Amino acid sequence: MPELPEVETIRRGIAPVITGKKIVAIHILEMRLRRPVNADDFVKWITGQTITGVGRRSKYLVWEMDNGAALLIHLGMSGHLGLFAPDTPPAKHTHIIFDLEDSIQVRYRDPRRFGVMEVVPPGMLAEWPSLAGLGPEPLSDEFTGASLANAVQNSKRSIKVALLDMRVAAGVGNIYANEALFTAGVDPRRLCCELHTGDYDKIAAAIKATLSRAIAQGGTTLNDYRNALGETGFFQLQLAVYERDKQPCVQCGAVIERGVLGGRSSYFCGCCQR
DNA sequence: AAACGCGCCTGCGGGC
DNA sequence: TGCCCGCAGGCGCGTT
Repeated sequence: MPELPEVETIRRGIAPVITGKKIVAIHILEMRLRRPVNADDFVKWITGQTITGVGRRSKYLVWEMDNGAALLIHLGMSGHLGLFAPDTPPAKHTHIIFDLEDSIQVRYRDPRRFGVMEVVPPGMLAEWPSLAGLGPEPLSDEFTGASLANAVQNSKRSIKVALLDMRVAAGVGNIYANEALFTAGVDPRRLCCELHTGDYDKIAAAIKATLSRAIAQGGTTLNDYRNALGETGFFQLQLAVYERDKQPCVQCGAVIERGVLGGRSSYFCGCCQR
């Protein structure tokens, strides 16, 4: 479900509400996420702490605690994180509930359980394995056409597969890889090693522009994505290629094609993307 | 070592 | 109506 723009939208929704609030209790209803939830660590490091900030790294939300511990939340394919009144009944597949002071409740729901929820003890965030291997944030200044080229230009993978590698561009997922390559005018099947400097400049710029536009629209709601308040995003109305196979290209009218790269659906205009 | 593909889960929509 | 299949926003692991 959520790629960088959706996670960022959720972050912006919950941060002003939960920052400065104390975590009164945590209810773990289901421990079998992608990795088993460590309930002992929640009790030891998170319960009773005050949240001092909510950050994001790639598709991870990072809740910072006043004791220096952190909580990492990854929403996988179907994860939701939302604010609720405590007296409303939890939806099916609600796995973890945080009771904060002032009757604020944050609920984590994840039907497919591909998400991750893990506690980072104080002082260990910098070297934490889940984050250590991530590449540059695509919206940061260190992510450029030159840095992207440097990372992948010797690779024999297709550019689309490379963009989905979190070591290359942390937070780009299947929707935005497809959309950015359309904006850049680059065929997703092209191999990294056959692209030129100008292509990488266009791709990096297109990634930044696409992610920024999507954040401004509150993310993409294909089926069930909702922000922290339960509202949909609107970027699905601006998708040029994703899930638009057999439909006319918004730019040239040619038929959008679908293929499979790295086991993931890829959508492109064979006319606009070379 | 890079590159590929499979598996983890539940739910939904389409075809029969 | 209902069953079966393919597919879904992600990622880690094993194999080649």
